[in-house]
Amino acid sequence: MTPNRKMPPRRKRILEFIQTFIEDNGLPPTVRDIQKACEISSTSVVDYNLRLLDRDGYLNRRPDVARGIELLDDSGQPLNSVPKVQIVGRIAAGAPLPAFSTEGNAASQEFDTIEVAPELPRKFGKLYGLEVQGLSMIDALIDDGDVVIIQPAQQAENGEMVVAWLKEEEEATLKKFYPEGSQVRLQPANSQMEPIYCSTDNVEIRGKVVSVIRKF
Amino acid sequence: MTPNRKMPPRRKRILEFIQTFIEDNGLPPTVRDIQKACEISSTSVVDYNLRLLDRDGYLNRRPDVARGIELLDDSGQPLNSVPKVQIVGRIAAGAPLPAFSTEGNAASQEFDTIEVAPELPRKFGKLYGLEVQGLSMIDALIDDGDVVIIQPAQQAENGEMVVAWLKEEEEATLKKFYPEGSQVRLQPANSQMEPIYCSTDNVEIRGKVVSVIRKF
DNA sequence: GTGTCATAAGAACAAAAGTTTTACAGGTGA
DNA sequence: TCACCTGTAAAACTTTTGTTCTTATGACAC
Repeated sequence: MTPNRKMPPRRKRILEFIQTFIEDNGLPPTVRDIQKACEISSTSVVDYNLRLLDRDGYLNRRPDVARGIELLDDSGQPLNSVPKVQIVGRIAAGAPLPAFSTEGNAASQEFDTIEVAPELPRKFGKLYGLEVQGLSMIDALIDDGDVVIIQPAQQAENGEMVVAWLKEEEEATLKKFYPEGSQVRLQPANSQMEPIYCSTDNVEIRGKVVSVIRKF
Repeated sequence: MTPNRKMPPRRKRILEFIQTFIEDNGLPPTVRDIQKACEISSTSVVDYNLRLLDRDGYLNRRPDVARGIELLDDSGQPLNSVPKVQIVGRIAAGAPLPAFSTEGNAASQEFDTIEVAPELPRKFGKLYGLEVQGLSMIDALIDDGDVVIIQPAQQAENGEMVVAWLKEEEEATLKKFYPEGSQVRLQPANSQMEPIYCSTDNVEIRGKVVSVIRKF
């Protein structure tokens, strides 16, 4: 979705209009809606630009379907359908992390899903969810049953909340990540709790936490 | 959205199909899509039923617009646009609750908004958000900056998480609500913390918490 | 200059999709 | 029985909307 370097201004404007239109109206615009909004003299010009945006992977056009434009995210996934994130497993201190790779193929495996704000897949691309089991994450202010939304990652910036795997302890945990030389400080979200220090070698980042959702 | 008692089965089927179609395809169906899916012999019958559903407040039809069906929730609000919830203010222990009523009219007041899962407005209707300020809610496992999504309510069931206003203390708090005779027990979400007991007279329920969202 | 390519324009065409018109069957109450 | 209402039906009509055809312009290479 993020417009490439040097996308022609007209095409950029079209793309932005489509997104705004969908948000405002709950359905995609017609070619003529775009024509008027972007001050284009002919529908054929809109069609031409849409075809290029389609070719370059910014959107999908269903042929012969009125308002058949579908915006795609960075990884080519549809964007305007209801955003559901797969809950690929549970996380608990001491428990092994569920396999993120698709070892059993998706067809054979039934996943629970959770609906998230459309904003999240739009901003972060492909995501997955983990249900927190027990009170093992309570120092990160995360309760039993909360779902953490994770963006897969192998590295993290200073201060980001990450899914960290402690190799020696064989323990998964959610903490804020602070590299400090050859050591890593893992800081709970709860300021009343003490941080964990361990060697860089012993920590593996599995993903970044982009949101925590608690339902009642 | 919840179909009334005694909604004709055909109309119920149409309504359910529209919702499924939007979720699956990201845009509303045409009259003929509905016709085929619900095995109706004529488009005019679909049109007839859609007009009744419109009249009864289940949906909105934009005249002369292809796929111009818009589903409405229980309170008559649009449902298929990106669900944004207004953050009407901040909540902190000891601070007065923001005015929920529209005293200053909406036009004059700029609200922040937060995107939520489409599921929430669908299930709970009109919602608002409160941003938690400071660590006053930490015993409910809620951090500074978290947003709680609230369904307005004056009463609550046993065990529900509520926004409670303690009159004497002039204090707002998020707790689980347990009426116990003439007393009320307000239990933090964090099992390591102690509950608060106070008299029924001193507690005012302002709303129920339906979700907590934490972003990074 | 000449050819090519990306972009834009105007007009017309064809398919999709909303709307209307007329008709009919079953039930209800005067 | 008759008017009346709800629900269904078939076909035709009109508007909306996707698509195509032809032409034009400026940039660039040869």
